[in-house]
Amino acid sequence: MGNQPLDYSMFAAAPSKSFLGQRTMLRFGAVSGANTLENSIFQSLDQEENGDEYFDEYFNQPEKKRRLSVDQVQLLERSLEADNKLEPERKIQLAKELNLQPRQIAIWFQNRRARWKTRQLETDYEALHASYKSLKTDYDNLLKENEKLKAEVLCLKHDGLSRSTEKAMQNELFSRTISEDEESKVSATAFKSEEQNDLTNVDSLLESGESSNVVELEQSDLSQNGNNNLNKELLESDYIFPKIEAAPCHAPVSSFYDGFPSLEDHAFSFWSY
DNA sequence: TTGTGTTTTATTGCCTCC
DNA sequence: GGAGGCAATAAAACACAA
Repeated sequence: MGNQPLDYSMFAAAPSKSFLGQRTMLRFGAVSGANTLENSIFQSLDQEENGDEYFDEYFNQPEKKRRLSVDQVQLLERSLEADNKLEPERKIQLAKELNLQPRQIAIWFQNRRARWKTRQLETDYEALHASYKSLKTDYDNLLKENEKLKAEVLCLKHDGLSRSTEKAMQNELFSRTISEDEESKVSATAFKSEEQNDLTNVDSLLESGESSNVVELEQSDLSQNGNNNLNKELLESDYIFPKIEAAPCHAPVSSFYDGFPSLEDHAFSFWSY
């Protein structure tokens, strides 16, 4: 943990309605890593302040886990917010103030830090998930837009070729007529030259008498033209919009929902320390 | 009242630091 | 090696629906 006091207010304890007492089942002798200094101080304090009756009461009463009182928790909360690191002196002080064992103070701090960490993880996860959902929505919209534009391009391409075919057919009909009419021949040539920009390929085919090749021209226009091929490749490739996969991370598919890993699945990879 | 899920308190074992 | 922190876990206390 850093030196900065952490914001523990986000999960301030909901005080329990009923408080059963101030003593807990903490076992003096069997405490793991029992601090002899702490216990000796506390026990001497305890004997001095409460007398032998109370001291005996501790050991005679059945071991029962007791929740801390609202006031005790509030004081501990305040202390934690001020500084999440618990120095031995402060621990002794708090223990004396709250009529608890120093060990209990330490345990409370430890548990509270663990809870804070868990909830922080949940908060971070929620934020990350929200961000992911927003990005995915944007991406999906862009994908749809891209599909729409692709369809539009194909449509326009098709319309353009249809118009060319129509004109070519008109020309064919026209040239058949003028072959019978010498006078009209001049006009036909003029008409052709007018349309030459659009129909260069079609005209050359018609003039050479290969009108049936118009359809083939359409196809070759699509499949053989270098620029068209390039555009087609670009549109059909993932170059512009790489395809998104359902699972962005390497984790079992079953453990995912809406393409985002669950908190449980990735808790360890999020918190590696 | 009781079964069940959640929260809180406490223990254990391991690790790091001095 | 002792002290303290943390993760995992147990177990009591508590909340709440049926």
